[in-house]
Amino acid sequence: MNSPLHSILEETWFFRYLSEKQREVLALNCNLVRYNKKDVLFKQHTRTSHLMYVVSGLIRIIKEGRNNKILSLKTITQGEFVSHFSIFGDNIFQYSASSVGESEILIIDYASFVSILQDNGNLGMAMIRRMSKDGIYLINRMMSLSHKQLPGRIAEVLLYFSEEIYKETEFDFPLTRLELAELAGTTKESFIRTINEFKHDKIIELDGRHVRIISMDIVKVLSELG
Amino acid sequence: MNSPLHSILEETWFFRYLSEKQREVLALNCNLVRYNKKDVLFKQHTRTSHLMYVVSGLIRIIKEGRNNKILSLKTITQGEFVSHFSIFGDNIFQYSASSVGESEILIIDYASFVSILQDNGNLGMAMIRRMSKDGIYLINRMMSLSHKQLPGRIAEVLLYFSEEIYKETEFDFPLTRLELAELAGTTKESFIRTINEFKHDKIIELDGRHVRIISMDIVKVLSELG
DNA sequence: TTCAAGTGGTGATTTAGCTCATCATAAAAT
DNA sequence: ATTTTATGATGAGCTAAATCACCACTTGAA
Repeated sequence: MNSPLHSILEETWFFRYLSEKQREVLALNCNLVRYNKKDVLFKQHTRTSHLMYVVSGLIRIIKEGRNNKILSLKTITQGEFVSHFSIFGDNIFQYSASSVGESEILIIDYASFVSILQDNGNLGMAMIRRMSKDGIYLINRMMSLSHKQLPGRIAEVLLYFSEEIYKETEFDFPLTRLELAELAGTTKESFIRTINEFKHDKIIELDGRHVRIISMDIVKVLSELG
Repeated sequence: MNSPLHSILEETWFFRYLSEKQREVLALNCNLVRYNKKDVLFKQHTRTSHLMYVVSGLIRIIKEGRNNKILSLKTITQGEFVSHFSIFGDNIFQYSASSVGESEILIIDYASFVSILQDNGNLGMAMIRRMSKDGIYLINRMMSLSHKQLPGRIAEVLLYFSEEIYKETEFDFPLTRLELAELAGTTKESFIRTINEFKHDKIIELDGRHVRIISMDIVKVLSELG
C-alpha cells in the first residue's frame, strides 16, 4: 500500500492512532478533493454525509443568520477537521464552509470513521481532547463578542492571524475587509475605521491586505483589556 | 455490589456503555458530594483534577472577565458533565461553576475515567456526540450574542428556562436579575427594563421571580428575529 | 435592632458602533 | 475596450444599550 492517498493519510495527526487494519479501511473509504478560491465545501442546513480534513489551504467557517448577518466562526488550517461540531452532533450542518484560496481536503466516509472510533478508544480520546480545545476557543470568542469592544476584538483578529495562522508579525490578510469584520463580529465600516485608527496610531503598518504589527505589546494589551 | 453509589451510577447515561469491570473500577474511583446554595464547585484558573457529573440540582457555569464582567455560559442540569470542555482540553479551568440551589455531584477521578475512555470506543463516541451538541449550543449562543439585540436575547433566556429546564410555560427563575442578565449577555438594568416591557406588553406575566409565558408565539418570534 | 449587603427597579445621560449614503479604485465580466 | 461588480474608504446621523445615580425593600449579620 503506497498510493498517494496513503502518503497523505500518513501525514495526518490521527494516523498514528490507527491499527494496520484500520489504516487500510480508511484508505479505502476516503479521497482527496481540491477546491479553488471561494469554492463552497458545504452549506448550512444541508445534510452531513462525510468528514472533511484539511490537508492544505485555509477554510472559512461561517454561520449565516437573519438579514445577511454573518458570523465567521473560525478559519481552519492544515491538520484540522473542518467540522468537529456538527458532524457528530447533528446530521444537519449548522454552518457553512468555503475555501479561502486553493485547498486540498480529505473527504472521509462518515460511517467508516465512526466505526473505527467505536473500536479505538485512543483515537476517541484524541478527538475529545481536540474538541475540548475547540470548545474553549468558542467560549473565549463568546466572551469577546459579548464583552469586549471593537478595538479589543480587532486586536484579537490581528493576533489570530499573526500567532495562529502565519506565526509572523508581518503577513497578508487572506480575507477581505468584510470577511475580517465578520470574524470580529462587526460591520465592514466599523472594522475599516478601527483598523485604520491602529494604522494612524502607528500600532500597525497597513497597505491593502498587507499588515506589519509594529507594536505587538500594544496589540496584546488592546486585546486583553477589550 | 449494591452500594448507594452504585445505584447512582446506574442512573447515569454513560453506565450502559461500561463493561462489568469498568463499572467496578468507576465505583471505586468516584464519590458523591452535596453542595448548598451558592457553593462554588470550582473557580476559573484553578487546576482541574476530576470530572463532575450532575446527579441532581442546577449548576451555573460562568466565565469571568475584566471589570467584574461575567458571562453566564450555561446552566447544567441532571445528567450532564459540569465540564466537558476544559477538563479534556486544558488542565486549567477556563470558567467557574457554582451550585444554584442544593445539588448532588458525582466526583469522578480524572485518570480512571480517561483510562476507561481509552479502552472503550463506544463511550468515547457517546462523549463526542454530546460534546458536538455542546459545541453547536455555543455556536448558537455566539451568534445570538453578536448579532441579536436585547429583546431577542431575553426571549431566548425565557425559552431556555421554559423549554430546556422546566418544560413548563410557568416557572420561577432560579436566578437573580443580575444572573439572568449575565445569561443574556447584558447588564442588570437593561435586562430589567426589557423584561418589564415584555410584561407591560402582556407577553408574559411577571411577579418577582415567578413567570408565566402568556404568548409563547411572540416569545419565539422575538427570539428568532433577534 | 440596627446596620450593612444584596436585590429589584427607574430615570437621565452618554456613547460605541450601526446604518445609510457616497465615492474611488480594482478586478471581473461582456 | 468598456461596462459591471467587488472592494476599500469616509462622513453624518441615529439608536440601542451601557453607564451613572438613585431609591425601596428584603435579608442577614453584628
